[in-house]
Amino acid sequence: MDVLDRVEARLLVVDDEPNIRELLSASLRLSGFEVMTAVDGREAVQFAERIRPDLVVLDVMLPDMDGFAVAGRLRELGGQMPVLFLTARDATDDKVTGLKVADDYVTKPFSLEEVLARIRAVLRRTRGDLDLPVRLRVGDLELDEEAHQVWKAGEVVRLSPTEFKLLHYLMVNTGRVLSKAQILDHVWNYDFGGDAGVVESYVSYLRRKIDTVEPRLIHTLRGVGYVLRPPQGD
Amino acid sequence: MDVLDRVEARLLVVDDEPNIRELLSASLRLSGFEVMTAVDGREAVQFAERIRPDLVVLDVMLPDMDGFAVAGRLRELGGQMPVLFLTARDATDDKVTGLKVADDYVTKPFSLEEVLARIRAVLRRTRGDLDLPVRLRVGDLELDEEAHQVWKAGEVVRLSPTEFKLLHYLMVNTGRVLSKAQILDHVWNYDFGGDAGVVESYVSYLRRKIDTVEPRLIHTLRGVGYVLRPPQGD
DNA sequence: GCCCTGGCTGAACGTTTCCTGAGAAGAGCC
DNA sequence: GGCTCTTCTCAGGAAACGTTCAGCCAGGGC
Repeated sequence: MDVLDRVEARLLVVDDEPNIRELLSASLRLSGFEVMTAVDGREAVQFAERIRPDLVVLDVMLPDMDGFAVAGRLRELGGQMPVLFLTARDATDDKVTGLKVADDYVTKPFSLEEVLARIRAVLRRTRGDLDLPVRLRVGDLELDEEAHQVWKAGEVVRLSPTEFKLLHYLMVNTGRVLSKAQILDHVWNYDFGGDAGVVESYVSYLRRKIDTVEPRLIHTLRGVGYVLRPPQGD
Repeated sequence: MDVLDRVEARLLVVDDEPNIRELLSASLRLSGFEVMTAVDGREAVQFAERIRPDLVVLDVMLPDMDGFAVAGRLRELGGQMPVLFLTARDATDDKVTGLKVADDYVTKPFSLEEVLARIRAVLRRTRGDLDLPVRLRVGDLELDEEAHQVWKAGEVVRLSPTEFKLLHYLMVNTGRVLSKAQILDHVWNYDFGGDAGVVESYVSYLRRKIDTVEPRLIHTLRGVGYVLRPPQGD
């Protein structure tokens, strides 16, 4: 509910691949956004004109027109309508390089955590609450998104990228049980084929680094999943 | 956040190439500016009259009229409205002399760092806050933008142009992780086709020149990017 | 108490990522 | 035109990282 009432915003997701489109719209909806989808540039511009989304998630490679063109059209509609681009990781097209400079882009295959973080960042920026540093706190645990840094009881803790993403996901969902499948879906890239065993490994790594003393923050719910719980709430 | 709240200003970007227009407007917006765009001289003058931007970024080669004509018209509108010209690197001499009318100019292909630095400089000048020297400081590291000079522990350090731009970008974003892609996109020209390996090389050069002793300022976050962090923050 | 299932963790592996030195190509300067 | 400085590429080696797996442990049902 933390997330749910914080971000009420209308999004437009544009991608011609049905898988990605559904994956994104479903999980964005779950995160509390109002989501519409479009399959190509023409439709995107049409919908955008009608529904005036707060942000557009836009695949760079569309069947009818490229991301640049769509972004340009959207801009012509007036009203700030920021764009978050989706692009292939190894894109070398100069068209794409141009887009990438916009900074708000995510490369495929992405993890949902990445996309969500970006969307929130862009919305935060356009809404003007610029300066609040994005610092999550649970008990004596602190996480700074921009600095990509974590403190436990005031001490800096070094985390690998995956450890960091996992902890971030847990912290954003403090007090909510997350199944291993959910964690896998959010923290790992959507094309990850492996099994949920990795999650166990990474929870183990995390505990070793940030949860060695009482009161424990990361709790296992047998057969259900994991929760991060603030101290006294136990 | 440093940059973001320092420069709130309204810009008008005029270029007929959609790529450049989008590239510029997107990244200027990300840097905290309010941006409008125009595709030719006529539109530029129209918009400028209406919205009264604080600065106009103006391509010299426009389909309908040349940049200087546009600049003249803008001047006629009255009210100081400085112009930053964009011009091809191999512009002939008479054109370059023409640029003297301009408040400043940047040659294509540019890097975003260049454009941003110029815009800030021009705005600073026209606003009259001349005396604040633009000096960035992180630990015992100092960088003077105008003098284009760097000191480490009080000693002047000689940096190549690219090294300087890289360090500048890192310092402006102190405490924020920057991915290699981001660095590439900001410090290198937008048409640079090479890979992110250069960034590694230049970080290596920089470290050798300004970061050989503890406490280190430039940190590698494996799989994420680089950060410049002030000493005690570790 | 015993068994079964699910979870924990250490070890091992292959892979990725990064750092650095060396060198070729180019730009700018006398 | 030759010199230096700069930029970029490449490749080797080292370290960190992600993933899998197997053995062990703990909880819960019977």
